[in-house]
Amino acid sequence: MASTIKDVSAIAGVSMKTVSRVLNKERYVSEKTRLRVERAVAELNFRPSVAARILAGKRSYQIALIYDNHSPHYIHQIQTGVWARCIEEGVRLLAQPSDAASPFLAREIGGLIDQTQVDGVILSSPVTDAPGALEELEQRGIPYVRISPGTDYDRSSSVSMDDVQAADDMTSHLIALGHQRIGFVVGHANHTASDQRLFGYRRALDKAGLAFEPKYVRPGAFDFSSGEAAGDVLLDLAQPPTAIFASNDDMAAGVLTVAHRRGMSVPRDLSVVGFDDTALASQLWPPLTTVRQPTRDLAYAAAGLLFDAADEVVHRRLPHELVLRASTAGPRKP
Amino acid sequence: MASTIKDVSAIAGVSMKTVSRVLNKERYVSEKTRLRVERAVAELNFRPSVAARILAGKRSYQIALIYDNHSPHYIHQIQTGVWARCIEEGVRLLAQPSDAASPFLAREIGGLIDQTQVDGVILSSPVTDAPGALEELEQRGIPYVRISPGTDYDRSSSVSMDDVQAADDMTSHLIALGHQRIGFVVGHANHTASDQRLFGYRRALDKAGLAFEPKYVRPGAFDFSSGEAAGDVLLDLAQPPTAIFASNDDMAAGVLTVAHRRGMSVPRDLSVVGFDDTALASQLWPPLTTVRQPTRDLAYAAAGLLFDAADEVVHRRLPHELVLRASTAGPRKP
DNA sequence: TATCAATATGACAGCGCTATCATATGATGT
DNA sequence: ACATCATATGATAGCGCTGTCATATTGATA
Repeated sequence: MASTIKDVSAIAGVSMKTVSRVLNKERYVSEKTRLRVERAVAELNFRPSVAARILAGKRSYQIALIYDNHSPHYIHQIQTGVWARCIEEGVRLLAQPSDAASPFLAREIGGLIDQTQVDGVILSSPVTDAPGALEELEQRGIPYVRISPGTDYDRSSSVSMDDVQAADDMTSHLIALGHQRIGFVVGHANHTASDQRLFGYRRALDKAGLAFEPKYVRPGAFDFSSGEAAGDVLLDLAQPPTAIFASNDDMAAGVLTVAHRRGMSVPRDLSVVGFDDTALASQLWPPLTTVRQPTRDLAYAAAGLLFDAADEVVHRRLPHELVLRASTAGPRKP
Repeated sequence: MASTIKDVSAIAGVSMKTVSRVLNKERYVSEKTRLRVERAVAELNFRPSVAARILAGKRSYQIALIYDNHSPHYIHQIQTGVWARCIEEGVRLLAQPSDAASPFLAREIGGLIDQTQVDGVILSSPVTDAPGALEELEQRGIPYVRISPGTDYDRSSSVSMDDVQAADDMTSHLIALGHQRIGFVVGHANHTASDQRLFGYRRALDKAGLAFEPKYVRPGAFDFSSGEAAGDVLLDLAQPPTAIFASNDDMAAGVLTVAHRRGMSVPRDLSVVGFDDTALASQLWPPLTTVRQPTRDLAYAAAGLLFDAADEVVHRRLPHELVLRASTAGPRKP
């Protein structure tokens, strides 16, 4: 059987409350007693029961991470980042997959909180914008931080990157290479980032004085096969684009596959770029020029904001980076 | 404030204990009272506090999943599978990354159990074989199930696939295509599966009467760059292999990249195969012939074994499958 | 009708902590 | 010397449940 705070207090020769004080780093414990207690804790290899702490106290030493994303790589980055910060803080992490589009989402989040009494919640996109979710958290007074929220920007603290600027940068890079006809594959309609990236693409075209042509923009869903489909349509055009910008790497991989299948050489016949810089990007052939999204760092920063828990709303914006690899070049001279 | 069992009992006009009986589906509750209680629960949207349940009872309604793997895709599959089974059971899942090679692993697992009082643990490879981990669990009498264990096969219930047979099948397939010089990239030394896949490769060669040539076997670490390194060495040989079997898809992607970089055409000049059938496999060019490892199903089955919790040791073996795509063909006629 | 087991329900202690309040000790100032 | 305050420690209640045991109610059997 695991030892309890009572065992520790007996060995250290102090009251339970004093042990509790040491565990929680409260004030008013003499150096001498603290050492005695710490020795006893070490001797018994004592770990306070989370359950008892939750029940008796106000804190639960647990936070929840709620996500809904179909990219394992993205989820992994998010989990790893939050995790790292939790370790530093000595807090447990409950990772909670969910369905942002579910009508029961708010209820599920409520249940999670009632059941586990988490101290705070981190929401990653697109759960950040799910109707009802934020209300549920606010109603319960649970602090929360959003990663890459798309709506109600001032409603809570958040961390994000500048999707508009990033897409603008990438598009401008293609234009600088000499491309005039640039295809664009939009992301999943659920994600606000999709709109923002599209907007950045348009802004770059505008700035360069290039006309925006709707036929060069195709819908996608952030997955490989929607990239393939979009690529096929774009390359079937009478005047096909000389470069295609997919809103994430998975879709860019789909475009790449379509190009290969048609016997086109990338980047000689077509430049292809993605977004995210997932592991995939560097494992494709040719390695993909893409935007590095600092996912792990965003997650780490989000957890940081949650723990700092200032009552004020704070936004942290992390820098992106263009990663230039071998999938881009100037357009072929006709 | 969330409602408590007391509120429910007041509304239903019964004792707390009776509510508790309904929640836990205990015997000896009349149909009539059960309905009354259930209505009250629904009305208040009541969720029992996990903390209080743990403290008062023997169960915690939580299990832990402990993993250490550098493939996000693999982790994701494992998490998703276990998760799905937990939902069915109404049990919370604590996902716990760890370091299988850490000398503190056992201590960390012990801490996790003392703190959270999980009802059971699922270990995924390679934590399944980490020294000390199993002792820690057994000492505390916590039921556990291992996913793809490599050692002490009869020590606990487990789920696994037949790595030896799968590697044998894949190698035999290459041989059947006409390949005689088949390179092999071994997996990470930590993972027992690495040895087993190598063994399957040798067994297939033996059966076909082909000599095992150590120079065709290169070490790897399950990651892209080790695949690249191995590929380079193999293709630099005076008599390079006509096919390369990498122990997982990431390394196969590395080999593919090396081939592309050298201007080789796959599968015309070189056949490449992987193992796992991750998303990557179908997103590469050419799409990768590989072994489909039923990761998600393994995880789901593991959780099932844990909940069925028969005291006897049970092993479940799930079938693999050869996925034939475009990265394989017969060797080029010289 | 008396007896007994099966069924149905409740009273109450206690799980392992933390919060609150009370109390003890020493240092400081007048 | 005494009041005052910061510091240090303990006694005790109670968080929201479940386990144990006692008790009430039913139906079947002798």
